[in-house]
Amino acid sequence: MRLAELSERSGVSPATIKYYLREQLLPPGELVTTRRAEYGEEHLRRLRLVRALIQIGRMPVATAREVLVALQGEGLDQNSRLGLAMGALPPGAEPDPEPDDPATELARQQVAIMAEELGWNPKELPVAAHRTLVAALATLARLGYPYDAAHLRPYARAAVRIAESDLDLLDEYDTALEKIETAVALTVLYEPVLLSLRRLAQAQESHRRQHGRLRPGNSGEGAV
Amino acid sequence: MRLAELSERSGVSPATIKYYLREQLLPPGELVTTRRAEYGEEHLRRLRLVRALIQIGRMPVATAREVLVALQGEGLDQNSRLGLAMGALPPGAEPDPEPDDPATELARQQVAIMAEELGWNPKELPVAAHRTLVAALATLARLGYPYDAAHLRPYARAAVRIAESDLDLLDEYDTALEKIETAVALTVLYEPVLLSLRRLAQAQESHRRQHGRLRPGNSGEGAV
DNA sequence: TCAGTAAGATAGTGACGCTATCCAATGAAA
DNA sequence: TTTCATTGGATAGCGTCACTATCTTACTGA
Repeated sequence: MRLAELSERSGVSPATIKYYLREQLLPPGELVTTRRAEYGEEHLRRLRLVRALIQIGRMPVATAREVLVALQGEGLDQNSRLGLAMGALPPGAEPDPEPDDPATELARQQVAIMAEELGWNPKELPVAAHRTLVAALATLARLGYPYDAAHLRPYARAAVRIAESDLDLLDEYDTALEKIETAVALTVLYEPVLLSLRRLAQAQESHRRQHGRLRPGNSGEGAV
Repeated sequence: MRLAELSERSGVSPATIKYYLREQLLPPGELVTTRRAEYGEEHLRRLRLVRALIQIGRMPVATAREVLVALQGEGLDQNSRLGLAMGALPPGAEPDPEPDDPATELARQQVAIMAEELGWNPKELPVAAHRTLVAALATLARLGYPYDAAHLRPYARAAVRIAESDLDLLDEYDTALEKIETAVALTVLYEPVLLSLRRLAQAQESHRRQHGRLRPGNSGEGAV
């Protein structure tokens, strides 16, 4: 496959593909001659992943490169590479990292309490996500929205459900080599899905509460 | 309060505050003389909201302005304004709107099926979130990750739980006038919290499945 | 009175994702 | 064999956007 065909099949302009090649988001095509390169299906797959990371995941190009490097994983086993790649994914927006203030310290404590309650092993928690969570909670507190571990609990429970679905979903794609790419892609691609669903559900719930309607097809309040 | 004090108390640089005033993200201070303006607590609150929208929510300035305008709500009742403001919030990243292709049509159908299952009233669904959801699912399909309403179900259920928590949380802040601002702020500020929690839960669940460990305090597999 | 400071206007900066242009090598058609 | 559009690759430029630096003018307070 030539660059032009890669462009057509992916819907990405040739100029942009060249840019990605330059930025090493795509491995170079196999050079047939000095001025002719051949691209394969794996380039197409990779290109789609790159677009997902950048367009859907709003990830800076440099970060996307880190994720992709982790994906290659230089002589690591599959699980390590998966962990590495997932760890490189930036979870949501991070405000400029504040120095350790009281708000941050409090956030760390509440997260620890929550993790304890859920039986989460602190050693198995990805540091990037943990850091983001603490930062987000600290921001919350600084803006005057107090919270504690109890507030977090329902969200954490929902997150557990979601993670179970994520891994169930992943089990459907067990082509080994592609599995890690798929994990990364699905994690990123389902984010807007999740957030949209939350908005829709908020609207429904808001209507429901205003009009005192019973929730249909649901077997009770917080029987988590 | 002078601009300088507003800057100190918010941690936002005077230049940036001036920029926000120019962009009408902040209402102008009360002009004491031609060259002296006075700012109040509501400016501080508003400024913090703006920072949350822009920094945490990664919202473009223009979009933030729309949200804020909806917030003011020109002679509408509280619920209408809340709906308007929430509707103006962009839920996640939207890829450039594709023309109606098969993928989009399929997505619309599956969302309709899901909404039906959940007993959601289509008329009460915010259009922006719905559009984003459909677009995200269409992208998913285009990238080669098939899905159907059944795949969506657990995510939608989780979203319902989350929305319930959101509204419970909101009930704690019933200062009427501030309520809408709070709703907007919490919706945006909890997004990184949610996404981080998902990552943490994914890591835990992944470990759990690899090591055949039992999930603590949970009553079974995918009893969806 | 007069230095210092404040508000407002305007132009500039830096980062970033992408694009337009140029060049030399290539390879299919004539 | 000759021709010429096409390709890959290098370089420089563009457009957007959030923010910032500077300048002007008016006011304050010692």
